[in-house]
Amino acid sequence: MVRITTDNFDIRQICDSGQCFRMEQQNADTYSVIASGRYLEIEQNSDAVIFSCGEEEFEAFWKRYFDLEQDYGAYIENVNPNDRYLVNAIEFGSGIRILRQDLWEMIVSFLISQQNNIVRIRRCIRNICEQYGEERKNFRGMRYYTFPEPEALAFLTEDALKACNLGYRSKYVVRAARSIADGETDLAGVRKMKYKDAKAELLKLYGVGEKVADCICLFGLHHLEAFPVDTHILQALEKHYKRGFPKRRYKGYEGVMQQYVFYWELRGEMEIR
DNA sequence: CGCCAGGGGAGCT
DNA sequence: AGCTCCCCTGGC
Repeated sequence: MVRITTDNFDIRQICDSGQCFRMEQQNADTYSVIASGRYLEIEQNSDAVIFSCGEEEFEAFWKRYFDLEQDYGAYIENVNPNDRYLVNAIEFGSGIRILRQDLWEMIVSFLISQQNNIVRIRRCIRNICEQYGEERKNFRGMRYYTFPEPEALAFLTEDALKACNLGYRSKYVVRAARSIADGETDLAGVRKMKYKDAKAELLKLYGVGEKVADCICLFGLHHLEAFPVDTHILQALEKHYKRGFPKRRYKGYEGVMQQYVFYWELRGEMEIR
């Protein structure tokens, strides 16, 4: 187990911010997550966080996964104090982090996300993992499933994925898997690209549009300048930023600000009321 | 049963 | 850039 104390880290907020579909609440203060074949439990009491892994695995993987090397306080301090909306949004979601998730998993996750709600997205991903992922046992002896590689999905029919509740998005996922398995799309190459090039490459995938490409860039490539605009963000922009979001001020980490706004729009107003 | 929205996208003009 | 139509479930 690894114990740390940290600012600007709230596992509940991270879980609820809708960037990761394989994190779930176990108990009042405990969450679990599956990433890159690993299983982890996280327990948090205010600024004290306990990770179920050993020191070695924490340093080698989870520390980076949760972006703990980055000081989010620096992002927050630079917020325009006159921007009351953003100040409020950040106050509400100050423990959010942009996770460093797997590129392929993000491609599939956000292909599925279109015209879909978070509960169902989670179920779709779970179905895919249980059907086509690898079964493993966690430290409690309970089984969990890894996210299948592109090769594992490339041979599937659309109907096979429809059985996983993907609906019409099945063909997007199958085509993406084939494109990658065939070598038509080179993920290793995409990982080396700058934001704009990576986004352009992702847009070539059938079913990937502006919003989905930006989500993949933000969560799967950690391009913090990606600023995904979905219906919630669009509404917020129309309401609070009629002259456009001040991307200049937050240049290079617009995506972090986007997450604060998104989380506020998704969870904030409801919770306050 | 019908209706419609849920973190869009493709294919037009 | 803007418009229309499209895809599939789940909730009402």
